[in-house]
Amino acid sequence: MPPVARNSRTRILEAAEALAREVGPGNLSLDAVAQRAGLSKGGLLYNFPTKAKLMEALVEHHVTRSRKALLVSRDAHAGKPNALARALIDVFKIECAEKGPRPSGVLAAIAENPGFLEPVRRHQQQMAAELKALSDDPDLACIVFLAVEGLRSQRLFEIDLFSEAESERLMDRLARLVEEQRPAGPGVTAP
Amino acid sequence: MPPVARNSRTRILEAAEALAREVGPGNLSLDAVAQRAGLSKGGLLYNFPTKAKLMEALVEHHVTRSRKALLVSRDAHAGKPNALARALIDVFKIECAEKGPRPSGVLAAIAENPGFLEPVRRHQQQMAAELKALSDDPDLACIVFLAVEGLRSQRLFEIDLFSEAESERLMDRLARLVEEQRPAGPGVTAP
DNA sequence: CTTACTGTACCGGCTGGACGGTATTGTCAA
DNA sequence: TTGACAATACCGTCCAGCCGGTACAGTAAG
Repeated sequence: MPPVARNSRTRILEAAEALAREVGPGNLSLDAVAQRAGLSKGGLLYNFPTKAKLMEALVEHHVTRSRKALLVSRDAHAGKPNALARALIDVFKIECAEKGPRPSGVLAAIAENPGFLEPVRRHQQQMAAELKALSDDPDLACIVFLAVEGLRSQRLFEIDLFSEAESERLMDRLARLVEEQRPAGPGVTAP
Repeated sequence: MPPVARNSRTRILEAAEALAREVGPGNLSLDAVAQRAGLSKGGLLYNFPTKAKLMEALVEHHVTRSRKALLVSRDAHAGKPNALARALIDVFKIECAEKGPRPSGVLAAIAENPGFLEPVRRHQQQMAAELKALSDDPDLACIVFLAVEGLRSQRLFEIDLFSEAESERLMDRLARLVEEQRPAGPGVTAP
């Protein structure tokens, strides 16, 4: 059997991800990726004809992954108000619990050229639009989004400001904010 | 007069910052920085004996800058509850309005080695500690912090999800959340 | 002369990527 | 069934160019 372990592309993507973490996002070299993925540089360049394409794929991979998880979770909350905001919270909780490696592949892409963030931009734009459209209190929903994004960036940069327990507590608090859903009336405090 | 425009270090830092934005955070080369800063490579390496030192300085520069602004703003809010959280909001508003360039120097440092984020880590840890200590509702304060950090990361990655007006509105909403400051009474939680 | 700094020249090493080759699998007419 | 041809997936080598860093010579001020 030739050393084809069921999908070179995936193996390459994973190797790149792991390597970016090890050598630093800006020091990712094709040689190293090829070696790590268990194929030759020629083989790598067959799958991704240029480094830019690899980076692109790295970002796209990450976006589709997290988007899929998000949509599943949203559907689980279907019917409730602010389903998407709740899903945002849930998915982050799950990601945290998984202790899955931080997506430093994305950092590698940014290092090469911040323009590679375009898919992320699009995805977030879409989410923000839905968030605003389907919420009784769009601003609050956005704040939830931003807070989750804040925690996410902490994770991305490996700044562990909050313990896992704390993060979870904060997420719960966010969830409570969303559920209470006071219709943005100023001044009135106690329900 | 030799082309010493009053402080080579600063000129170098600014040149590096600007270049990182232009060529991508991971493609910052010493030659280019030197040229841009208007001196020779030898001169550059006299001021920063190694690229790592330059990156370090880039991060430190950024941290001290934003920290200074933050402390000033906090003192302006002195006395009020949650002074720091309010300061966080204000400073971000100001940064936004300034339209100052995004700190891609920091991205360059990360590209080289995420470990360079240590000063950022320390700074944020300190802020989080104060935030928790001096607030009647620490969790809410942390959420404010995270939301601001979320917007900040949007800016860092040049993902302009929210217009300036929207950002400001969201910040105001955050400020209102802080002011209302319901003392986190868990009494009414209805599970 | 010393201090503080700038400028030039250069080197070894690594990098992206082009290229030609090869083994395996697929397709299809005879 | 077979033989001809082509597509797929991959390998190994080579190279021009760039990068960080060193070495060293210069210069202006005190």
